[in-house]
Parts: sequence; C-alpha cells; structure tokens
Amino acid sequence: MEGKQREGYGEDFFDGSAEEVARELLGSLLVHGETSGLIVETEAYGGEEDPGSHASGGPTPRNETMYGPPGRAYVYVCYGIHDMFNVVTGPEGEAGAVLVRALEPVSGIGEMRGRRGVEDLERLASGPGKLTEALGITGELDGEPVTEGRLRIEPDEEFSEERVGRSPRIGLGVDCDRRLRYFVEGSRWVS
DNA sequence: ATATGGATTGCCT
DNA sequence: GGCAATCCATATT
Repeated sequence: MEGKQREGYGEDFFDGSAEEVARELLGSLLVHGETSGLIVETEAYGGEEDPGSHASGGPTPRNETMYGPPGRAYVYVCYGIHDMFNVVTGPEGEAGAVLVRALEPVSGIGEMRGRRGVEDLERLASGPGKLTEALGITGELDGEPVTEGRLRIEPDEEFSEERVGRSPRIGLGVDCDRRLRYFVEGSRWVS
C-alpha cells in the first residue's frame, strides 16, 4: 500500500444533533491545504428553538447553509472583520451547526504564523477568528463539504469524559444558562 | 433607503 | 479592564 490517506468522516457523522456532534468533534483534525489543527473547543447551535442561533428567526439568505445537508462548512463574517467556521449538523431542512472555536496547531505551522503575523503558538488558533485566519478559511468555502475535498475534518484523538469541560456559550446576549460550549479541560490551546 | 448590532480581536490606558 | 475597527444581513422608516 502507498499514499495511505487518512479516512475522513462520512456525512452521517454530522447527521446527529449539534450537541452530539460538538462533543464528538473534540479531538478531530481540521485540515485545509497544508495546514491542520486538532479541535479542542466547540459550541453547539440549534435551529429556530435556539435563541442564540443565526436560525432563531427562521430561514434567511445568510443562514441557508445551516438548513442544508450535514457535513458542509458554514462560514460567515463576524463584526465585519473575522470569518467564523462551523459545520452543519442534523438532517437537511433542519438548521443546526457546530462552531469550531479553537485548534491545537498540528501541521503547516510556518504557514499559519505567516498568515497570522504571530509567532506565539498559543495565539495561533486559540479563538474562532484566529483559527480561520491561520488555516486560510474564508467565506468562499461556505457550503463546501468537509467530508471530502480541500477542507476536511478527520478522526484523530479521543478525549475521555473527564477531559471534557462544558460552559455556557461565549459572546451571546441570550441563553447564558445552557452549557453548549465543549472544550478539552486544561488545554493550553483553548480560547 | 437608512439604521443597527453582532457566535471577536488586538491595542490602549 | 475598556474600546475601536469594519462589513453586511436584518429590521425599521
């Protein structure tokens, strides 16, 4: 055998609820070109019943990707400056997504440093806007599958329950009770 | 047609 | 710790 390529997840992996997928994505590898990082922090966003979700007001041109098939990238601009990377979850027709908030840099670190203009490893991808800049992810990738192609999510590490921390989601003016943020406890790479 | 406010970051005091 | 930067979808007139 040669050219052994790591298997990515299938579309069915992302077909569950945003909460399930958010938990399961911890320890997966996010890959774009030569650059990649281990996912150490995520947040779950639901559909119309979730006041913190972009889909809380029903379908609009902006959030239409969230209603599409699972396993696609949902990328949008925040504060007019930063791109945010999410993966669509749940069945087509139902809105749901998981926001990836932080990565542990794995490969292409020189390229990431160049894009970020930062040397410090801990500041390379420890935040939702930082990791998209580090990996070169932009709105152009909105709707792209992460199961195949240039942008992929692959299985890598597994974190046991006691290593997984939870907290309310960050930066929302609503829903400060539910703990829909998942992160690797004690990781240096969390935002 | 115009006004508002973010799923943030980095630089300032 | 506080706040400006900066774009566009969405709400309001």
